[in-house]
This record gives sequence, C-alpha cells and structure tokens, in this order.
Amino acid sequence: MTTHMMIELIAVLTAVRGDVPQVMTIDHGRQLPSGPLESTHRSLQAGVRAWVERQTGHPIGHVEQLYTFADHDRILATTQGRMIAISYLALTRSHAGETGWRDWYDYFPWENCKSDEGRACLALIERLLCHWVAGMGHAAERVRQWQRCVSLFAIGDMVAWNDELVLQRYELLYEAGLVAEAGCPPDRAVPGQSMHHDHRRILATAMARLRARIRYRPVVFELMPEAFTLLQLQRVMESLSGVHVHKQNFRRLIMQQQLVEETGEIEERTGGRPARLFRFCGEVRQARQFVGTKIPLVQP
Amino acid sequence: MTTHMMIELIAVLTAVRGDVPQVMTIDHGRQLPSGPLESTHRSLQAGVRAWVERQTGHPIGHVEQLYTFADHDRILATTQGRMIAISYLALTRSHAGETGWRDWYDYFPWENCKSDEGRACLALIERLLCHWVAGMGHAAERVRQWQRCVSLFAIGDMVAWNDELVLQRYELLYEAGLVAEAGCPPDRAVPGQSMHHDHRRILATAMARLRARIRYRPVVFELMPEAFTLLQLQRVMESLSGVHVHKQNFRRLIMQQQLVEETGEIEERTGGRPARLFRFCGEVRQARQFVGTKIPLVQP
DNA sequence: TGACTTATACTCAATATGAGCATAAATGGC
DNA sequence: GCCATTTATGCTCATATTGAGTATAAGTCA
Repeated sequence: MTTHMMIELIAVLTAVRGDVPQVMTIDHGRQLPSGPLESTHRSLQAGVRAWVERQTGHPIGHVEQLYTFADHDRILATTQGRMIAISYLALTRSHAGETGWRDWYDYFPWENCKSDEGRACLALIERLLCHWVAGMGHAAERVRQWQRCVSLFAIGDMVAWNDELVLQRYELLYEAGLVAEAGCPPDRAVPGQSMHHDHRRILATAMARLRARIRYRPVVFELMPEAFTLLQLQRVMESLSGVHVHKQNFRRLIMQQQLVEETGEIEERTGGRPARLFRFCGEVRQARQFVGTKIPLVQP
Repeated sequence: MTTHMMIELIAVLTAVRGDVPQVMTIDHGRQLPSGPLESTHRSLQAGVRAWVERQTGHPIGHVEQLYTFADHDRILATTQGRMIAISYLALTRSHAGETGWRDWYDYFPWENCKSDEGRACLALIERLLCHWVAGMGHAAERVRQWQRCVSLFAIGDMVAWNDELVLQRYELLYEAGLVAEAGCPPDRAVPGQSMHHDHRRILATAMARLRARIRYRPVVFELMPEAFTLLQLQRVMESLSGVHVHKQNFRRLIMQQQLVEETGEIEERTGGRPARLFRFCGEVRQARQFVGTKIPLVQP
C-alpha cells in the first residue's frame, strides 16, 4: 500500500503589472515554480503559502487549489514510484521588476482577443483547425469535431466567445497536434511559447479558474494597488479576461454593488480629466464575502 | 524527498432515488467509500472510475475532482509517512435498492430548506449560533461572527439563502462546536448524522460543487432516467439544491434552451393530467457542451 | 485656442426574471 | 354524471437587469 511517492506542489503565482497579467516562472519561462511537500507544513495550503512567500518575499493574497495530477507522464524514471502534482493558484499584489515574471499571453496569445495579435492568432487557428478537421476519416467525426472547434473558438459568430474555456481550447489544440507539447514541430505550431512537462496546461487551468473567479468573487482586488481609479480596475479586469468591457456599465455595476469606497484622493495623471481614487471595502465585506461580484464582460 | 506516502482516493458517489439525492457510504453510513491509488491506473480519474464501477456495478456518468487534503489529521500513525486524500464527485443514474445508500439530508438536514424538518433545524441553528456569538469576549469579534452567521444562514431576511455555501455553513458549525466531529456531545449537537474523519466535510464539498454545477452545466441529466417529465426534472433540481422553483418559469427556461426534446411518449400516471415525456438531447449538445444551463432557483 | 483624452452622469430600448392567471386533462368520491 | 383535486401547459404583466448610446465636465498637449 505504502509506496515510494513524490508529492510536488506547483504554484501558478499571478500578478498584474500595469495592465498585463503575469505569471512567475523559472528556467527562462519554461517551467512553473514547484517544490516538494515538506513534513513541517501544517497543510497543503500552508505549505504553498509559506514556500511561495519565502521564494518571492511577497505576501500572498488569495491561494486556491487547482488540480491534482498523477498521470503516467508523471511516473518517475529514477524510482519505481509515482509522481503526484498538486497545483495551486496564488495571487500577489505587485512586484518591482524581479526576474521570472512572464506575460500570460506569451503562452496563450489567442486568449487575448482584445489585441490585434490575439485576433490574428485566432484567425490562424481557425484555418489550422479547419485543415485538421478536413483530414478526418469519418464524416460524423468531422462534424462532431468541427462543432467543437466552432463552439470553443467562437468561429463564425454562431456562439459567443467564452473566456473561461482556456483549458478546453488548449486541449483541443493539443489533440489537433498544433502545440509543441504534442510533438508538433515549431514551424507548424500555433504561436505561443511552450513549457516543459504539462506546465502550460496547468497555467491554462489557472487562467480559466481566475477568469471564472473574478466574475463572482471580489478577488481582483488582491491584484490591485491600495488605491485605484475605476478605469484602472476595468483595465485589469479586461486584461485578465481578455475581452472588452463597456465602460459606463462597468462603473454602474461596481458602484451599485458598493464593492469600493472613495479614498477622497484624486488621481491627476490620467491623461484626461482627473479621476477619483477608490479602495476596496474589504473590512465591511469580509464577513459577508459570499455575495459575489458581477462584472459585465462583452465582446469587442 | 521520496518518502513513505499513501494516496487515498475518496469518492462521493451520488444518485437520486425518487426525488431524494443519495450518497454511497460504507460502515453503516459513517464513511465514504475509499481506496488506495493503484499503479495500474492510467490516471487518477481513470482510477476512480474503474474502482467505483467495479464496486457498484453501475456505469458512472460525470466524474469530477473535488479537493486534495493532506492535513495533520491525516498523518499515518503506523508509519512516519503522510496521508494524502484526493476526493472525487461521481454521478450515477439509479440503483435498485443496494445497501449503503443514504440520503444527503440525513447528514445535512439544515440544507433542505424545502422540508419542514429543514426549516425547524435552521431555527434551532439560529438559536445555537446566537448563543455561541453571545459568549465571545470582544465586541468586535461578536459583530464579525454574527455577520458571518447572518449571511451564511440567511438569518433575518437581510440576505438571501445561498444554496451553494454548504461547506462554509458546515465549517461555521464546526468552529462553533455544534457538530460531533468538533468534539461536541451528541445531545448538544445540531441534528444530522456525523461521519468518521473529515468525511462529512468532503460530502459538504461535493454537495456544494454539484449545486453549483447543475446551475450552469447540464449535469442533472446524468442523474435522470432516459425519459422523464418536466416535473420530475424540476423535483430533482429542487431536491439537489434544497430550494423551491417556480414551475412555469422552470418550464419556460428549460424549453427555450432546447436542452430536452420530446420522446413522443406520454406519462399517464402523473396523478393529474398526463405529461409529455422528454429526453436530454445530449448528442446534439455533446460537441457544444459549454453553453451552460440556467435554472431559476427561488425562495419558498 | 482647439483637438484630444479621460471622467462621470444620464437615458433608452431590449431582454430576462419573478409571479400570477387561465385553461386543459386526468383522477377519485359521491 | 358531477365536482373537488391534481397535474400539465399556455399566456400575461410588472419589474429588474443588461447592452449600448448620448451628453457634459475637466483635464492635457500642440
């Protein structure tokens, strides 16, 4: 029953610099930081928290378990034991130019529908998937997989783009052999940097989870500075979700939910009319942290 | 690095009998079924699936990872190694009177707000929590914890009942020392059967996850028979979520989403006017399984 | 000064939602 | 057969939410 096992903790540590969501990496952006579970850790959560805070020197806000993997890829070559990886999403406030931070969308350019680069990448993916489906033997399978492509990548305006399907889209590209991790030669692969092992997959899981969370829970504020303007908040939401937001409606929803309160200060350097600064009213809402945020995310 | 470890898989296997959600247990309802991870399993998910199907003889529909625990409670006494438990939610269609099945609400009577028993239990909990809070030293702490009680148990109509907060409510009762698992003597505990280890906590996690899932994904149908009337579907949704639904609005939403199609058959034995039978159109929707269901859940 | 930027307030139509009314079609009791 | 009761099903209506636009304020920069 008791066999040789290694438990590995993998952290997707995320922060936002300017408006750009970033992830902490090691090995020149090829891997996520990871470490073994130590017996001194009171719990898994405590283990991740302590270890990440020691590594980066930053206090961590939100920490959340993502997924536990134990696939055959993860069988250790050296011992006859198995490798179990428990992945976590951790949010931290800011960082002053330390190394290791990479942009989310270096790995998933197609997830950034806001940018021209993202849209170009999506157009390319559409062509490649079309080609992939066309090469299938059975007609029924062709139809089924094309349906899947259409709904995941919102091809042809039949369905709306769903920003939370990051993992499903990556898995489709993997199945279609369009990413380097699936053994695809770099010149045929879709744009986007690959990672070692299944780390890009784990990053996709984290992105999907965070995109889902910011919709219903006030976790964005873990990534914001103490005081911020409503446009700054909107820009962070947009860059995390990868889609545009209607500015006036965004303000309306934030205000009417009383998630934030005015600091009384004014931000002068907006490039236009000065803006009021806000802070998250976490104290009031800490006890009733279950009410949920609603953010209007729309198409470009 | 490589230490003695035991990986345990714990399954919350759920089915619905009549209108009643049930969970598979062992040890006279005191434990959830669990087994060690075997090296023959290709992946964790495959391991759970194979093992549960072998144990029950039923095919499993939806399988979903819940959470991985490694707290100090779980350190093995016999060896110096650590115990890791990976919990799963699994859904199966029906069962013909096998042993081991228990009602959800035997463990969590307060989660069933539909029933008189549930409402009575909630009234009792309100009194007990009030007493717990009153005994606190600091006034600030009293206010904070009472806020928490109010929002979790929807005390005094200030906030609406949120059916997805099963885990948070259980944790509050645990902290308040009102459940047997927290060392509370049975005569002082809140109604509801306790379980060994942290198994009731894991069940709470599963219930919360399933309540959240049925709102946005068409997983209810994994629990339904092949053909069903709309009222049967509604009753299952209500019993899973524990709250009432407006019948006409429920039908409207189900129909307009085209989740189901008529079988052409008629169910005569409704106790009133015969009802049309429906089936889930899974074939059509399998490819675009990401659209999401919307179910109107309201208060009694 | 005028073009441009951002901030902020307000309006309006389309849609979604919650709640109810009305009618249809079966049952069982008398 | 008649009537109370049960469930099924179709339809209406007020209200809330949402998407999208207009209008105005108050800065910057050339």
